[in-house]
Amino acid sequence: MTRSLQDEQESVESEEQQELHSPSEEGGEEEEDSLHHLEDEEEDDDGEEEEEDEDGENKPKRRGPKKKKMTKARIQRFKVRRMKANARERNRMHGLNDALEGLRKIVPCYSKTQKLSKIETLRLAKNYIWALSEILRSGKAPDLMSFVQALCKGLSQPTTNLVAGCLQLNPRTFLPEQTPDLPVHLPPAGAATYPGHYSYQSSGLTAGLPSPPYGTMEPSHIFHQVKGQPYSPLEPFFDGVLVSEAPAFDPPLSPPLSINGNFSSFKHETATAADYDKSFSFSVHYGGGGAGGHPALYNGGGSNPRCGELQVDGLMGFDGHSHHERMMNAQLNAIFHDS
DNA sequence: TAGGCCATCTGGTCCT
DNA sequence: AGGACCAGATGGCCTA
Repeated sequence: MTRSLQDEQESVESEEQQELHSPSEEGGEEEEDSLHHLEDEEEDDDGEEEEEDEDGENKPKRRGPKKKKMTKARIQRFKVRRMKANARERNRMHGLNDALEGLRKIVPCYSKTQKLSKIETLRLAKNYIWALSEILRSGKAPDLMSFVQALCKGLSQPTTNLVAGCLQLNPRTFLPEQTPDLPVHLPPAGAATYPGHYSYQSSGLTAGLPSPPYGTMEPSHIFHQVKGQPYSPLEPFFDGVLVSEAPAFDPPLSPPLSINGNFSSFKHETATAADYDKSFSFSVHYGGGGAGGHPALYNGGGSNPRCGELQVDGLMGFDGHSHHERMMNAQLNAIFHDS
């Protein structure tokens, strides 16, 4: 697909007067167009005519300062320079995408099959960072509901569903008090204001992004495209309150995420035994039957690991842990287990 | 078919 | 001069 720079340069040398193969399948025609344009100029230069040749009748007359004469050598240099620049730009974007892919793996809800878009990855990462910072800052573990709400702030409805599914939460549970204008209740009293709060919520839009679904927690957004699904172990907690009003559920958007979100995807898709050993684990325990069907707040010593405990192991990244990351993980682990 | 997402090309700007 | 970065344009692919 992508030809190397060397190939491109070779082609320039060998195909001087021929149509150049495009460095990529997609941009090929454009490049050829520009090269043809150059060749037109070349004809002008080489030929007796100035700018007004036959083609000049059809093409709008070029304005502005007259361009330098394009000698063959100059054209060649331009071609080579342009192709080198294109190759660099491709590499640069690939690097950017690689970094983004790395971010996808760190952020909750990683799935190879259901990739978050770039913009959603960035938003989720931002929310994730903020939520973790808030945990570290306050030294308290939020209830999972708030945590997920914070994660989903400003995300599109499909991503919200995905995140909720990843964390074994029924998105319906965001519904009760959550309106587009209400802040998440992750921060305890006196906590720092969620940085994305203002830009995301009041308008229902993410700043600078025109698409309506962004930035809202509207039930219609959350519940859109969710149909009948035996969901999570938590589901029973919410059924009594919300089922009558909410549409049924779709399965999680990304199949590998059905158990423990990206943690399961880690286990199923990317984990080696060593990786798994390295993976960090902390648990959020749900006490069953919170008041009014609301999930109980996290309590450090969930008594029934089967029905009440929600494993969130792997909320941190699961591969390539640096020492620092593991230290952070340990801290978080302590927070989630001690608070 | 429209809209979202993406990869790529391209020209401009800034910096070394 | 050349590289990095950026934003606009373009076209392909996919999905609702």
